[in-house]
Amino acid sequence: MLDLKIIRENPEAVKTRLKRRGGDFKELDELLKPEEDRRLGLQESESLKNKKKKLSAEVGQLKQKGEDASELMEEVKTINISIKELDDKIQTLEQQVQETLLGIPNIPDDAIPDGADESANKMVRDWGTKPKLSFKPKNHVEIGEQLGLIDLKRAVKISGARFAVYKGQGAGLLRALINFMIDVQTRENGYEELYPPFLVNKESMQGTGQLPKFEEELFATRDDPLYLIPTAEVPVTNFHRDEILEEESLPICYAAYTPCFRREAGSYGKDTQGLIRQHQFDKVELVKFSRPEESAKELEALVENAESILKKLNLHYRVMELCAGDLGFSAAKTYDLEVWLPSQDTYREISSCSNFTDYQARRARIRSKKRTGGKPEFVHTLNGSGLAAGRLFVALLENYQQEDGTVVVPEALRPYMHGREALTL
RNA sequence: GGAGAGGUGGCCGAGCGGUUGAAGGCGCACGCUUGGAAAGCGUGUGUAGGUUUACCCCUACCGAGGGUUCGAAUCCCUCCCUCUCCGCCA
Repeated sequence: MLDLKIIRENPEAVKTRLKRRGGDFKELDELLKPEEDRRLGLQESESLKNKKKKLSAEVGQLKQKGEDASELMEEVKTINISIKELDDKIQTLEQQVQETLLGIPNIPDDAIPDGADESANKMVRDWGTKPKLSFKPKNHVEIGEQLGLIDLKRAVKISGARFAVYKGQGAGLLRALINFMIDVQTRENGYEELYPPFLVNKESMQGTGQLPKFEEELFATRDDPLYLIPTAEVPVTNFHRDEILEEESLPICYAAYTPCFRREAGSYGKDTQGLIRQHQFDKVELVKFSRPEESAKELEALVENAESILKKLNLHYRVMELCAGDLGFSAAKTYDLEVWLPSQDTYREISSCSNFTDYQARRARIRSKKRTGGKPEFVHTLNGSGLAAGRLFVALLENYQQEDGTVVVPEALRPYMHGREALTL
């Protein structure tokens, strides 16, 4: 959520910066009039309440003295009618303003590239080299099914399209990846592990920006007001919702493994084969709460923490800085990590690391108080995948496949697989 | 799910329907005191909104939302949460 005061003071400047995302953002103009009316009404209502308070106190005094106060009581009754009317009006206006405000995305960082879509994203760096395969690479579905690591047909039977069953060594590999990632992030990169609920309430979804605008992306439960999380970002960021944090405790860094549930509405026909785009996938998420002045630096560190997994597994990847038009709703700046997939002869997103500045913090009311005093200020929130386990599984199968159909297990992972060196029949 | 108890400021804990944003204590901050520290003494210490150059001032908030009343932390209703006991269950 953007700061209403800033919009009020300079709507055109805000609009200009938002327009880099694409779109006209004329809802900013629609905001101004009701907000103005709301404030005028509020002033009137407050002065009436002040009068009412004083009169009521007088009534009390008169009654104590045993005098007649009926005239004053009548007056207050009349005032109450006006107050009620005004407050009803104010409430309607406020709802209108809030609703509009919740539908406006974050302002892109001024320094990120212009552009309408991913074609304008900028490569920041790359790491490693493409594996030299002396044979035609198979894709992860072929490899996985031949080795009996995954069963997609039976997943369709028990759940439907975009679901997978991992089995045998495949299931073991997936679990190994999750444990490996959590260990690296908690032991080497300074994150504290959190294991949160996978079902959350509406307030949490609103806090991180999934609601109200993206309800169709979420799985909801039928009999309870709960949603399945699309990412651990939701429960972990909301961990500190409605809190005032100690400034010295910042940055707070959490790593959390959770499955993620996404309806993928509107992505029909996209990545329909294999494990790339699933309704359910596993991910280790990194979340940070930072001082505003340090969030830019923290984002760089977060990206490096995510990269460290790929480096340890010796997987070739590149780091992309997203352009304004490709940015997610709540983000001000985002780096994507894209891993090399031999079968597709291309790079695929395996992590997305963003600085949300104060946008989520304002929605979720996460503040920090300076030791030196003064008003609490909104912290900056950041998060990134560290990494998506399903896509990492894909990358491993494809990059480590051998001509004989087996898959070599990278050394860093072997301790997590009882020393196994290869996935075989 | 059933029965009972309870939800007040960073924490503990008072609070006959009338000046209580809320006693008291702890904690914290600053000052005095001290060779230094502790103790002691003094002062201060919630959040949001409005207004303002600023100080001030005003409004709201005692789990949430409604209601009664001239006036509600205090009374009534609904919901949420916590605790205890019973039931059920991994």
